[in-house]
Amino acid sequence: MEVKRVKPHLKKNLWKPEEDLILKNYVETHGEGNWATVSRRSGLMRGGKSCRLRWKNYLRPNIKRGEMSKEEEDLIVRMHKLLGNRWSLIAGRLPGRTDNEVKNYWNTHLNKKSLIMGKRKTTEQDHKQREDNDENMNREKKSRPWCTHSEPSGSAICLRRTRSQSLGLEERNMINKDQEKDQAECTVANPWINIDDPNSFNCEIEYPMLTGNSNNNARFVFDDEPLIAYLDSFILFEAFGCDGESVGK
DNA sequence: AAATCATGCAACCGCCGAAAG
DNA sequence: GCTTTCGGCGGTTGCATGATT
Repeated sequence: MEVKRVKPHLKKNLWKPEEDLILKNYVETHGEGNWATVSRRSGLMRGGKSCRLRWKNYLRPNIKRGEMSKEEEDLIVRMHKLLGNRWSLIAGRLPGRTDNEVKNYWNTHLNKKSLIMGKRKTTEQDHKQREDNDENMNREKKSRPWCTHSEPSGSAICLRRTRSQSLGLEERNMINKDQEKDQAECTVANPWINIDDPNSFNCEIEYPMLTGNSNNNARFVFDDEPLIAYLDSFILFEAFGCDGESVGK
């Protein structure tokens, strides 16, 4: 006889104080993790994900609530310029703040602010520049299909990463050839940092020490403000790992 | 005082990668 | 090697609340 597993009807919407209390007590006695079990055993009619989110964003000890300080705001702006929408990474630099909070703060306060500050009439030249950028990006995509492009046109920072690991032989060869060509074209001012064209704010920074493997270089391409990219680039070690074996997400 | 609009934020959704079976 | 489950992430939605008309 077939036994059907019936999915319990899961609750949605805002958490009630009594639900918070149940979850808090459960996690404090059994520990974090295993969220699917938490939702079943605690008696909460919530999904595991919902429990995890509630704990992480609201109930966890040492959560800092209330207004962001000027220092926190500055850090968010700088980190966002450097990393883009990597909210969990940015939040990791702000003790007590959650990724959700940072994301919300950016979307409601800072994003608005930057739009106002950057507001000016779009000129013909801007349109031309944007078209050129799009064209270059498309060309780049065709010539380096292994690159991951996450940059929307006009974003403050563009971050690409090449990684030959887990790729086919043909792709690996393509990368090696391409990197050789790139390196031949670069003026190397410093073994770690190649600045292609400081006037146009394009710079490439390579981190061979991330992997210790020439086939597995992580390359970051910044299309804005090389100085900030340089000063803050150390954060990338955190962002992409530096265990000498693998480059994380 | 009531209706409408704007804003902030908590929570949900869908996707992805890793681990387990 | 395939499938399933779980955790984590960023994007998005929708509700509550305050401001404005």
